[in-house]
Amino acid sequence: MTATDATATHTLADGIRSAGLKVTAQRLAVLYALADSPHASAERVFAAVHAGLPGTSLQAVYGVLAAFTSAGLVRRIEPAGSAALFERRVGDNHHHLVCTGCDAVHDVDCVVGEAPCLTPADARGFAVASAEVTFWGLCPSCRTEPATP
Amino acid sequence: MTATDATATHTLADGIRSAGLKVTAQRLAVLYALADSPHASAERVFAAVHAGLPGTSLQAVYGVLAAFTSAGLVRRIEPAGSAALFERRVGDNHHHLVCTGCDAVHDVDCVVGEAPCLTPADARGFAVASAEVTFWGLCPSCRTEPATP
DNA sequence: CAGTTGTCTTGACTAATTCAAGATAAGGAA
DNA sequence: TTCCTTATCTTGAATTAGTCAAGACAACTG
Repeated sequence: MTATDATATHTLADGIRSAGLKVTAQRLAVLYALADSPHASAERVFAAVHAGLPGTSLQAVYGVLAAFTSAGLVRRIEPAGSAALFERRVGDNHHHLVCTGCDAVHDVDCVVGEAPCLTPADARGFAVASAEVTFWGLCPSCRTEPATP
Repeated sequence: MTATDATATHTLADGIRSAGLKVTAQRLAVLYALADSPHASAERVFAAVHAGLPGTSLQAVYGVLAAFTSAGLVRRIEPAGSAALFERRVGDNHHHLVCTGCDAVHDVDCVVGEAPCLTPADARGFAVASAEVTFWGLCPSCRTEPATP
C-alpha cells in the first residue's frame, strides 16, 4: 500500500467512523471494492473482498452493505431485472444509464437543468421525497457489436 | 356476466388473439385481475385468478404474465424493494409514484411537458431507448396517519 | 489492558421466480 | 363436427437473491 493509499484508507476509516460504525478490515475492503467497480452487486463486492480477505463471508458483505446503506455511506439501486447494485456516490441525486445489451451501468447527472424530475405532472396528493430515473439503452460497444454478454 | 362484461371479454379476447396468443380462461382472468388492481404482483394476480378458476396454478399466472409482457399487452415494473408488478396501461411511457409508507403505486403522466425525461444531461454515447421514472413519497393517507401497513 | 458492544461466521431459511416434463385444451383443417 | 397440431397449463423441482439467528470474535472505551 502506498502513502496515497494509506491516506485514502484513513479517509475511508474516518467516513465509516463518523457514520457511527466501527472500522473493520471487511468494511474498508467493501469501500475499496466499490471504488473499483462503482456499480457492483453484493456478489461482486464479495468476490473482490474475498480475494483480499479470504475468510470473509458473503453474509458479512450483505451486512456491511446494509449498514453502509442505512448510514448513507453507499446507495443501493435496483435496476429492473438485476440484483441490487451498490455505489459510493451518494447525496447528489444522480441517475443511471443501463445498457440493455451488457447490463453496464453509468451515472448521469440530474436530467435537464435543475431537478424537473422531482416534479411529476400530477403528484396526486403525494409528498414526493425523491425521484429515481433509469435510462435504458445501448452502450457504445453494444451499439456496434451484435451482442456482448 | 352482463352484456357490457361480455363485450369487454370479447375485446380482451381480441387483444390476446391479435397478439398472436391463444385465448384461454386463465388469460382472460389475468386481464380482469389487472383491471381490478392496476399494479398487482404475480402473487396477487394469482389470488384473484385462483378465486375464479380454482384449478389455476401460480406457474400458469407467471407464464401468462410473461407471455403478455413480451407481447406488449402488459408492462412489468419493479419498484426497488418490491416484487415485480404488472399493469395493463402500456404504450404511453407513463411513470410511477410509490408510497414509501404503504407501497401503494399510482400512475403519473410523463414528467414536465413532453419527455424531458428521455434526455439525460450526458448520454455518454448511449442510444437511449426509454426512461423510467419512479417518484418516492408519502401518499395522502400515510401523510396524516403514522403508519398504515 | 479488560470490558462492552458491535461485527463477523456459520448455517438454516424464505421469497420470488424459473425450468422441465407430461397432460390438456385452443384453433385450424378435413 | 371431429381430428390434429401446437400452444398452454399442471405438477414438481431447482435457482437466485437475500434475510434471520446464535455464537465466536474483534473494535473502541475507560
